[in-house]
Amino acid sequence: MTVHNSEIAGIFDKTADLLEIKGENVFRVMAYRNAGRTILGLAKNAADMVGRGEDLTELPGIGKDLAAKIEEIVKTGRLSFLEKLAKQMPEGLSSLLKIQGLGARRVKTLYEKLKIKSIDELKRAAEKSKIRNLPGFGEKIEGNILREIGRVKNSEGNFRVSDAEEIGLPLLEYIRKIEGVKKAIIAGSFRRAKETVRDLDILAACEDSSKAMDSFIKYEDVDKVLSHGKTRSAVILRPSGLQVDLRVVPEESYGAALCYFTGSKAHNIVLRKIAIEKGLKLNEYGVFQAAGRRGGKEKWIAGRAEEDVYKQLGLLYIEPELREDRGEIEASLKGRLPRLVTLEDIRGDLHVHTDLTDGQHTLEEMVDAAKECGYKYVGITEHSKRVTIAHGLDAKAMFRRIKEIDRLNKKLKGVVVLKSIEVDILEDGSLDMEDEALKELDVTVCAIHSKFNLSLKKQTERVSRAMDNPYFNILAHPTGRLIHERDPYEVDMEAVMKAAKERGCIMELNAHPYRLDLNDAHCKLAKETGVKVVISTDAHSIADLGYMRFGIFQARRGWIEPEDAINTRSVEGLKKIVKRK
DNA sequence: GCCGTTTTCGGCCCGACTGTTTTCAGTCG
Repeated sequence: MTVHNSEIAGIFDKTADLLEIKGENVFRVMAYRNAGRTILGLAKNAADMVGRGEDLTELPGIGKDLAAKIEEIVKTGRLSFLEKLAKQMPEGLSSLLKIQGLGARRVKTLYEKLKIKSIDELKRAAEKSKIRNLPGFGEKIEGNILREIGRVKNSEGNFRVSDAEEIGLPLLEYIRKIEGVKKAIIAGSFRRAKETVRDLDILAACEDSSKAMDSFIKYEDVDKVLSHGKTRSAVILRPSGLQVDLRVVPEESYGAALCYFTGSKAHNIVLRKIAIEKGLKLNEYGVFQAAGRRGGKEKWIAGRAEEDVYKQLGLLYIEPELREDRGEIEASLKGRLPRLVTLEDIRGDLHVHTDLTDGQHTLEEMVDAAKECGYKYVGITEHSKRVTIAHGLDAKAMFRRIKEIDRLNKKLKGVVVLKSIEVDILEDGSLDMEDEALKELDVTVCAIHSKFNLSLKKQTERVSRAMDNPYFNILAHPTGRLIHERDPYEVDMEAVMKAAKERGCIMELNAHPYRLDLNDAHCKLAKETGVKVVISTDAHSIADLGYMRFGIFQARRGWIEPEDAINTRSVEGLKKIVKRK
């Protein structure tokens, strides 16, 4: 049995929920949530750390008690403390907390007065108007609950970042055009470039906030206004069901508000603690010098720009993608922040399909488009024959394609086409193409497209055996997950990275917004293991080449610097680094 | 439950909005 980090985090989250509903000390509850978050953000498997006898109390927010609980979960797959709790408070109660407007206190009331312990029971009670008479509830809350139940069931309230971008950018433009709005930006988890977001948080600088608010709620796609205040409003958009919050502040507070509204919450909490240590106060309006001992007013000292806020706290500016309280504050204090990779650093895309297999555009069209992106090289990667549905290439067809690319390269200026392939890794770990063909290529991209459900051990062996082939260069979309559609397959990523390191193989960060595979923690693991990554789009059309930005975002969340990625190099540098001895 | 160049006990981030209340608790970010 391997217990995954997400499972440990899930158990801690559920424990926190139940403790909160029970009315336990809020800081104790927070300790469980923090620990869950720490485990989830870990690059390594906590289970392996336990196996190696590493000291878990070294991890932030994990003390003696929680370390012991992690050990119990790793060894038994269960947490007896949670099971004991669940006897007093049914576990299903934690699902009720997902309903916006229901917190611990109200869930407790629902359970104690009406024995409600599931969303279905909640729905039935609300429909019979039984909720409105409970203490602390009313007609409006009952109505909100019914609406929220519909929302949770329909959308899970979770959007891929590319979908959120598509909905959010037109709204941002609309807000920027409202009279009196000086600037506006989408902040929140979107700005931190998380792969999925629950809502959009838009920040605007404006002197007349109520006017901006009135215009905001009149946006044509607004389905429902959730709240409408002087400085803050929230709406639901149609047809997506995406929630958007708008916060308006005066211009001199824009930086502090941006910091506050970008989060993460955990990052903000640490910033505020640092402020307190320095005798300052940090909120969304600025950094303040605390009031003197003889009273007097606190004094505003910074807040116009984010950079000023960090500076006042004695910190180097921290890029939004790093703001997860995963070591970035310590790195900032020590002057060891990474110089994160940017789109401008990228000199080529190494995973591009054409209409010879399942792409939409011709070889020439894709190469032209890559050149338009400013790239110096592009790797053309057709599927191999195992992917029959895409009419994958056999060796003979591969040789024809090689000749075609040679001819094209003679004509091209400023961009080089790299001869490549997306070759299947078969179940036994062999590659779906003869070595005589593979050795003619500049670089190979190797991928699993079948037998996703092998055991962890078998899948891991399959990949590392494939890497034994001297023509194996890049492992494409290493976990095979499709966000919201398909779970990652079981594979020991630490072992795969080690195998890649030993053999000089490279890990792909697939930039397709449905994949984003490697994830952020894997990127960090690659960096720590000393394995290079390549950020590629897996483009099947010209438009898909634009997905590179999502890959860059994910790489930045994984602390990737230009030298950690291979497609930031010149074509000569690239060829040298993929070459195996 | 965690944590400590003021601490091993007593703290633990800060403000807006709603709805149910008569001054504020609950929730959210």
